[in-house]
Parts: sequence; C-alpha cells; structure tokens
Amino acid sequence: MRNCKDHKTCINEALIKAETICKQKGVKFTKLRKQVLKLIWKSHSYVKAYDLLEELKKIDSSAKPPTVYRSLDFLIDNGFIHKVQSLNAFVACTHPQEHKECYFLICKNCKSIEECCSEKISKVMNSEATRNNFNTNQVTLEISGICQECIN
Amino acid sequence: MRNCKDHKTCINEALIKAETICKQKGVKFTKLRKQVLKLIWKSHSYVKAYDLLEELKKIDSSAKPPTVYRSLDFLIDNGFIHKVQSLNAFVACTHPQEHKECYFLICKNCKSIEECCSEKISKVMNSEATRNNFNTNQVTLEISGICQECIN
DNA sequence: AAATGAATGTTATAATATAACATAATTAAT
DNA sequence: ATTAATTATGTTATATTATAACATTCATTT
Ligand SMILES: [Zn+2]
Ligand SMILES: [Zn+2]
Ligand SMILES: [Zn+2]
Ligand SMILES: [Zn+2]
Repeated sequence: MRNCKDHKTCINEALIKAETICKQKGVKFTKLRKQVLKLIWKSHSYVKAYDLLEELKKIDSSAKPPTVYRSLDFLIDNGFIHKVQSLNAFVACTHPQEHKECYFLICKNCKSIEECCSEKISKVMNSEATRNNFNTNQVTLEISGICQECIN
Repeated sequence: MRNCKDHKTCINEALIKAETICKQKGVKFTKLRKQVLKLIWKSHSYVKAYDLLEELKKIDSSAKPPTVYRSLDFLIDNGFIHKVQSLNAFVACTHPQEHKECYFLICKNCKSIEECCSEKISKVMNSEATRNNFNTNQVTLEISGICQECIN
C-alpha cells in the first residue's frame, strides 16, 4: 500500500476484492459501505472516524456518526479494515481473508502504518497463551516508533 | 495481584514501592497521585477513568476530569500503571521498573487482566522490527480471550 | 401484495479526553 | 527572607470518540 505505484488501481482492486468476498459470504456490500471503504483506502495512512464523517458528508450531506460507525463495524467484522486501538483510528486491511494474527508498525513521524504478518510472532504468541492456559480470542499488537523511511 | 492473599498488604507494598521509586527519580508522589494509584490498586482488575473520578469525588468532591487524567498521565509516565488501549482503561503495574515489554491477558468473562513478561516475545518482536528496519518506541500487546479460571 | 428482516436515517446523548487559564504550593535564586 | 521560577492543582469549558433508541426505507421471501 505504502509503495504502490498507482494508488487508484490499488483502491479499485481492493474494492473489487471486497465485492467478491462479500458475494462469497452472502453479505451486502452496499453503496454506503463501499463508499466508506473507498474513503479509508484513499488514505495511505490511518483515518479517524470523524474525519471520515466529514469526507462522507461531501458525498451525502445527511451523513451522521452512526452512518460511519455502522459501516466501520461492518468493515471490521468482515475483515476489510482494522481498528488501531492505540490511535482510535481505522486502517484498510491489505490482505483480507488471508491472515489471522497481524501486527501494525506505526510511524510517529510520517503517520504511515504498515500491516505485517509473521508466523514467528503468531507461534510465540500461541505458545505464551498456552503457557498461561489462556484461550486467545483476539490479539492487538501495535508497534509505535520510527519507520525505515524516516530514520534515514 | 490476582492471587494475592491479602490485598491490603499488596496495595500498601505497591504504594511504598512507588514512593521509593519516586524518591529515587526525584519526582513528586503527591497526595493526589498516591490516592489515584491506591484507587487503581484497589481494583483487582482494570479501571475506567470516569469510575476513578467517581471514587475520587468521594474523597474530594471537587475532583474533575483533569484531576484524574493528570494523575493518570503521571502514573503512566513513571511506569506505575499502564493504559489498556483496547479497553480505554487503566491497570496497575505489577512490577514497575523491572520490565520493558510486557503484554496483557484480558479475560472477557471475568474481566481479570494479567500483566505478563516474556523474553521470547520481546526477542521475536525485536527481530521483526529489525527485519522491517523499524525503530520501535512503544509496544502495545493486548490479548483478549478467556482465562484459565474461566475455562474450567 | 404482504410480511419479514436488514440497512439506513435521525435525534439525542453517553463516554472519553484535553485546552486554556487561574490559583496554590514548592523549589531555586537573589 | 523575599522574589522569581517552576510545578502541581483547581476550574471552566469544550473537543473527541462512540452508542442508544426509535423511525423509515429497502430488499428478500412468502
Ligand atoms: Zn488485515
Ligand atoms: Zn515514517
Ligand atoms: Zn508493568
Ligand atoms: Zn476469567
């Protein structure tokens, strides 16, 4: 996402993929939900709910908080976006349906956010949970710092 | 903390420890800050800021949101408590000054929360960050699920 | 065509957190 | 000791994030 060459194509591919997944799952990818996902994808970074609401109002002036939050809920539930807990923000998922335990690298400098997967981390996390007799349901792993680009 | 035999002693030890650390660091462990830390410790679980405010009001009726949030900030900055990002809540640190990268096991059923450390996790996290040329500053790792006690 | 359920519209408000400025208490400098 | 500077707290107001509750519209099924 960060290094995409043509972000418009990138967005369109994501929307088509979402459409396909929704069809498979038998859930409705309504105009509103599509618009919200598109707005989130438009950002190369994370977005805040109320910023999203402002954007949405430009398209449909009657949009209100529940309009946004319901769509966000749908998109989260179906794996098209993630909530970034430490920022109260939302980010497009770069590989829906393909992963379970991902983590985020959040650059405090350029506000970029990268979604990463790692077998290693998943394994260690599982072994830790097992060691504690804990039945894991959801993992939140958010790493804040300075990204590659901003270090140099 | 969860399995302490005498929570009053447990709280007192934590407060004395905090006092000592503050002296060492040359920061002020004021009456207010101590009260707030005590209130957080009183809970065997996590606490919400506004619940804390209600408790504080019983001691000092003039307490207001900034009263609580400032104390929380101090306690977080000095490592006596942690913020649980996925719950917008706060939890006492069970081993201040002794750790860097901890994680939390949060039981959705009994609302217990356990702070755990793991060399393994720290190592894997460091290697992942290195692999991504990422300069880690802060790690948020919160695992939600069902705890040992609640599974049985 | 009617009934059902899902999605959206709408109003209101809850829950979480901070900005900005005033005052008090502590510490440092004169 | 007195003043100045710094830090902490008090106070008012408001920003930000999120949901409850109920009405209406839309899509799907009968
Ligand atoms: Zn994802
Ligand atoms: Zn960066
Ligand atoms: Zn801790
Ligand atoms: Zn439990």
